[in-house]
Amino acid sequence: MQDIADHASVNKALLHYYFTSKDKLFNIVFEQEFGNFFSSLAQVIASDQPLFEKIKKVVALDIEKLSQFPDMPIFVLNEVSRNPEVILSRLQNIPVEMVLGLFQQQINAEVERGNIRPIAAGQLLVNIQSLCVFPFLARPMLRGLMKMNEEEFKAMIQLRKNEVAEFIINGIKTN
Amino acid sequence: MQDIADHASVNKALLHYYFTSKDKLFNIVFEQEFGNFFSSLAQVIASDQPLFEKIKKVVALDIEKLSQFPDMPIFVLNEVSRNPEVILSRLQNIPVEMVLGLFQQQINAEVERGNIRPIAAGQLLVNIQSLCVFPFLARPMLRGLMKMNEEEFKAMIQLRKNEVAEFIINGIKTN
DNA sequence: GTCTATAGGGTGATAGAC
DNA sequence: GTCTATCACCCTATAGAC
Repeated sequence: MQDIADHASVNKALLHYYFTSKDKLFNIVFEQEFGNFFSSLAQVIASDQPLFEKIKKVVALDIEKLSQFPDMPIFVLNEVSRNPEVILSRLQNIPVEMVLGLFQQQINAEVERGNIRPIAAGQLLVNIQSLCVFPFLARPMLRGLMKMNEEEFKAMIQLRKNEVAEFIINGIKTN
Repeated sequence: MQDIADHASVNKALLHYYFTSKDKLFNIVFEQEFGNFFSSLAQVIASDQPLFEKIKKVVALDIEKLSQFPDMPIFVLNEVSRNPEVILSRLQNIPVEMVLGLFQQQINAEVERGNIRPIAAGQLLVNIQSLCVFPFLARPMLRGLMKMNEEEFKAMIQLRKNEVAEFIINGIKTN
């Protein structure tokens, strides 16, 4: 609260005047940060597009949003791991099973056409999110290991934007 | 310190008797958790094996170690993001440039033979680590979203152990 | 609305009895 | 070695002046 007050150039007491408690302030920030991230993702995945187009769109959407808020993933995952129950209640609205079911149908159709190898929808989505989100989670470590400044990190991410979708599509394509 | 003392069924004072300060205790735990993880990884990557074999070995090593300490990634990344300088000093020993350089040579050789598409060594390593580490980082969220218990999560990881290496190799192979 | 002052509770660390 | 008691500090939250 002190840090936030300092950054806002106001007094700690004023934060409590506006937000009542640290907990309520946190929830407001969390909702904003986390926000409709999942919804917009689910929307693309459930949409009516060819599989490869869909993968490209999800990757582009992911990297675009994450580039705007590079610290969001570690903030969110951290909070979820510290307090799983609270978060889960927020996710009840998202029809995960339905979205996964639809996506699996689309995958199965492509498999039958001989275009891709069989894969579970959940595994493919985890793969996509892994490749998009992990670099942001590991940003401080990557920057340290590869001696990158913020500019170079952003450049690497932009390179990935182009490469990751191709990597995923190749990963599931039949040879 | 209170939580640790409780778990250890001893008094807080005793922790200070043995570890002097919270900071020193933390460092000991961190070194143990983090430990030779990077070293053993670098060893495999710098080793003298065919590229595809190497990828399979790294994935197997990763998932094996992470399965033993599923909370390690979020703990480590969290600490690195809170305090990058401290961690970086620990990683000075690892000859990142050399390992990356060797790996890039091996990749380039396979590209010239027409076996794989061109890719930067760093990007490939990030891809591998993404696919291996992210599911553990997102474990609480995945468990919530996909309504998995710990057993089902472990089963999913075991499935990935077999699939991720193939996914990566297909991702870089020429068609 | 915005501030200062302070209550109330928790935390890291130490002193000192046993 | 292991404990209790306690100090000094910091943090959330509130009371009350302006």
